Amino acid sequence: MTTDFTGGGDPRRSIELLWGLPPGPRPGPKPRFAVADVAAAAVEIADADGLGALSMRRVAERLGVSAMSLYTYVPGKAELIDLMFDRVLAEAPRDTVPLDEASGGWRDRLEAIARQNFALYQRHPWLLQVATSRPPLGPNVVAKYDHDLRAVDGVGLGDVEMDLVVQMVGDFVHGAARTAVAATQVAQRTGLTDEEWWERAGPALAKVYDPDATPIATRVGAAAGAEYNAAVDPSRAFEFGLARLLDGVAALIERATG
Amino acid sequence: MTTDFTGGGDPRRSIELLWGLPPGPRPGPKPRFAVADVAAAAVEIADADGLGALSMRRVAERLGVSAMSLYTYVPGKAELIDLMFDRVLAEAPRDTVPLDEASGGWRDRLEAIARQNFALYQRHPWLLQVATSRPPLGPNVVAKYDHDLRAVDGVGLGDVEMDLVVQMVGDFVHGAARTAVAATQVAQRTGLTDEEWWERAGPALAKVYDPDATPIATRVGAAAGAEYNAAVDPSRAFEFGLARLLDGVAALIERATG
DNA sequence: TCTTATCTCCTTACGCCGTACGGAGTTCGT
DNA sequence: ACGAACTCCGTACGGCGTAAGGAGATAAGA
Repeated sequence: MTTDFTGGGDPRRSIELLWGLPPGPRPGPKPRFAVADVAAAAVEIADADGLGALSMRRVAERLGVSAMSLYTYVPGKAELIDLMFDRVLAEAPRDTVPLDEASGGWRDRLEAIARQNFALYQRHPWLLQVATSRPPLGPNVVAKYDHDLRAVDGVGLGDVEMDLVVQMVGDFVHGAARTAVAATQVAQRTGLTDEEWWERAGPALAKVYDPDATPIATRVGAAAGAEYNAAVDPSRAFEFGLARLLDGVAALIERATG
Repeated sequence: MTTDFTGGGDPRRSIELLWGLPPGPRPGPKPRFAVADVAAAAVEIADADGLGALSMRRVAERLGVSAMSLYTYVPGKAELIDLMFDRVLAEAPRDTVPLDEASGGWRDRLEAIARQNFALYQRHPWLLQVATSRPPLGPNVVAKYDHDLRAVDGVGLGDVEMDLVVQMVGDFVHGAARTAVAATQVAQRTGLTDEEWWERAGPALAKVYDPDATPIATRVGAAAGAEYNAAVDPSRAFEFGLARLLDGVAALIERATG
């Protein structure tokens, strides 16, 4: 699968679209929709059938217009994906709550952030496939960055360290969500359950696989498979990784606050 | 960008392809290439121009055959990507070295693993776009799993914990590499340097962005931007995250070995 | 040696995709 | 009343993965 990219065109136009200035009175017929309606339709399609099923023609069909009409709302598909991206980020809980800690300590807050993001990826798996070089600087992207940073504000970290911690959590969550979503979707995408897959692949693999060539993989793979009742247990992997990660941050904060 | 998916077809056939049984004498003309040649050509294209530029027609052209001829080597594009995936994993250093630690402690070893993987993603950025639900169980995928596990073997962790640690490192590295690769490619992909981009987007953003609405993002973003001389510093983010992560693992091992 | 099954490789074609181009009809400022 | 600016659409181009089927080569079995 090739990933879809964001933001190819004119940056100024992209920013204006993202922040959605209300259209002044202009010549020509009134537009049938708002730009947000187009983004909403696109999100629905991507949620339901994946980014691979998202096409301009399909979005247009859902809105009841022709494909080319979309180009009066959006310069192209890349910008549409920018809008989708910013749009779904609006779903995140957005406590503008006190700067000094609201509930529990930083650890609870950072953990909550990680869980929110993990859940977001599960609601919109296509987010994982969007390559956000130069993430679309829409209102919700900024708001979410602010929201995430709040978790580690005022706990003794410098501004740059705060940014790095949030990035680290984001990177890990992205990776863990990727595994989790893959595990969820694999059966429906391939039309084969894990069991059916092994039924077919197993005998062939038995012929070529030498357990003694990679003894540790053999041992650990077997132990993990038995424990998970599957090749992976994504939610356990997420919980485990998150706990380690927070321990690492704790060590940093202890060192910083002396 | 839509991601390309691996492994849609018959599992048995996939396994056989991956492990490459030598072809016995059969009726019909001798094949012009080996399956590995096809995979090699595909990897070259993806390395050079990205996964988006990888098409069956293009691979065929590079090999000097027609597009449809490829289908005598490979059932489809998904399986070809499986082969590419397994192929590039062969590049990883593969010390079958002693099970008891070779160089330094587990921390040095695990750090080395992370760096190797980070570098691998940089050599083959398209790996980041391959959605590996049910990773292709080729010889090199297995060997790499074994290799990674060696870093944390015999340090007091249980088998399942070893698997989880390796998964966690993999998830984080994937995420960090994604950011790093995006930052590297963004200029050439969009045709705009960061500076040019800000020149165009900046004025528009200034009109809509309210610094006081998201004060922490404003403050931290400014501090980070000044420190990095850019929006992100991917290699610093990698180093920082990795250090925290290893601290977290250290805490786990201390607890385990009491 | 001849037949036949099976292989490689090819041409053609189908239904998708993003979107360039240009035309028709509508609505505003003047 | 005019003309500019707009929305919407039909058509078309060059790409994609790959289904279908044909031509020629090569092996095993008779």
